[in-house]
Amino acid sequence: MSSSDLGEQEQRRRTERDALEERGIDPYPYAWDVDAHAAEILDTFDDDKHQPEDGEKGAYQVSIAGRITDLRVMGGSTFFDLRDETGRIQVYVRAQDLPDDYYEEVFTELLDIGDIVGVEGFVFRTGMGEVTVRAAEDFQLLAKSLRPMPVVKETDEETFYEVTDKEFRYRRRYVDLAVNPDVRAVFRRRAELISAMRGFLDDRGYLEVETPILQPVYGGASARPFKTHHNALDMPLYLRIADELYLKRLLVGGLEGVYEIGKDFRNEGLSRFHNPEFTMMECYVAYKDYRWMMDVTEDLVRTVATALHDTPTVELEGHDIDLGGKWPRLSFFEAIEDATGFDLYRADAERVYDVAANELELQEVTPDMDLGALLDEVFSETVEPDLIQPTFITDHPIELSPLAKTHREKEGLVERFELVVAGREIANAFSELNDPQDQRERFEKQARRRAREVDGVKPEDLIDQDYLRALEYGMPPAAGLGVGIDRLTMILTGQGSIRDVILFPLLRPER
RNA sequence: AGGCUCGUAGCUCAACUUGGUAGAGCAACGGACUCUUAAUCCGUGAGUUGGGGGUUCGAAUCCCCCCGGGCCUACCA
Repeated sequence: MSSSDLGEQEQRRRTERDALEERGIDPYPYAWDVDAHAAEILDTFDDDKHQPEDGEKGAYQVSIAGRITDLRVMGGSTFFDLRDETGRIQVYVRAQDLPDDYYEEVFTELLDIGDIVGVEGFVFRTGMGEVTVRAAEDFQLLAKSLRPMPVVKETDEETFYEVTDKEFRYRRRYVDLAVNPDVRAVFRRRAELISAMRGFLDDRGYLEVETPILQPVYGGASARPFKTHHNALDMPLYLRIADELYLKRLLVGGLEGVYEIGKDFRNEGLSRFHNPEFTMMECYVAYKDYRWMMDVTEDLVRTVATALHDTPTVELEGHDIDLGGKWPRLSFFEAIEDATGFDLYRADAERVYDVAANELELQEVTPDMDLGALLDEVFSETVEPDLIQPTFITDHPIELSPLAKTHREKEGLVERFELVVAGREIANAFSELNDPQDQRERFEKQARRRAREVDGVKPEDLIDQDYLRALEYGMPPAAGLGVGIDRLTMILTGQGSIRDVILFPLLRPER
């Protein structure tokens, strides 16, 4: 980019940078000793102990650093707002506090909103009542900003000129984070959520593990994968769509409780609930079943929600959602019957299609859909949207669940539950299928169907033979759980789009 | 992928319905001001109106195509 391509403000800031260098001032020095942050100073300042007498230095000395977000120059003195990770604090600079002609020739001439600076001095309360750091000891430029930073003005009640353009915010998340404090808060909470979840699992003695993201055969969910290639081995590889099959291999190996928090990748569309890479927690515990896992899930979600809010209740889209206590447990077919009046348990595909298309007038069903797909459609259209408070949906049809154990009592069903909150699936769990013969048959059935959907793929390529071999060595009975971290974060932070809980969501490239 | 909708100065927005020299606030620049805080006051500059084409004497405005975003639908969790 030649300088003539730059905007007026960008050119001027480059000129200022050159002028700083000519004066022997490094626009990008190496370090600054920070010993205090904005929030902590505002919190601990005590008028009785710290407020200086007229003409004296205060007793509360600090060294802070951050970005200049607003400047109020009044001749020989200036107030500016400095923002660090914890918040905003006002800084007061007087010409005589700085060496030689620094104030006149450098501070007012060569520094701008957006520059990162270090300030050392004392804390005092101004005549207007604001706790402020006076740069009495030292002031240094720490990084010159060459692009104009959006300036957000705010009072206690209102914010002005806030950067709202979604595209701008997602493409330049660094600017979004720099000027929108609420955005930082969301990602801080996301980190707290993951940390609370990890703590919960660690406390129970489960081992955190890492399994392959690059897999020769993908499995563990039904989704289209991203495909890549390893050069040295000259072999195709897939980015995992789930961790499940590797984590269960570890149960074969004798680990009795394992979990992984990591990215899965699904080559599907984008929406406010879907990003091609997303974060999943999966956990498997030997010798337990899905009923036990329901109790654990209640505990886990309540613990995480309470860690973020001090209360298990959150407000989302006008609903108060209570994540405390025990949650209703409703079987898949009961839920459909409650919502529609039709008992579809043991109904065949023809009957389900008839009810869906003619009685319920669902638009998306077609006669060629198989039983699983039809039931899934009926459920997600008639039941799911109305489940606002946390609800366990249990005992799904076997057609929808190739990795779950068949139900110990009810024919045609599996031991599975999904947790639904605010009309969305948040968690999915089963009594894990550990019968290698049953698993092989279900894989083969699924593979035949999937191979038809992808060009040039043979059914046998889609079957994870090594996983079946592992099961043949013997996997203990086990309960497994998967939780979508992004969606849980959306609920617990009140965000309406998955892009608002992912720092760098996938977008089309800029032209 | 389909439908709807949006794209104007560094940022937030107006002008579009009804075609007539593209405006405001903040930011920037020059000046005044040593307790201000959406600082204030005086002055100045800043735009390929996302890109291309068309209609018209004349297009930010009307039409078409393309690019990018948002929402909804579909695949999916």
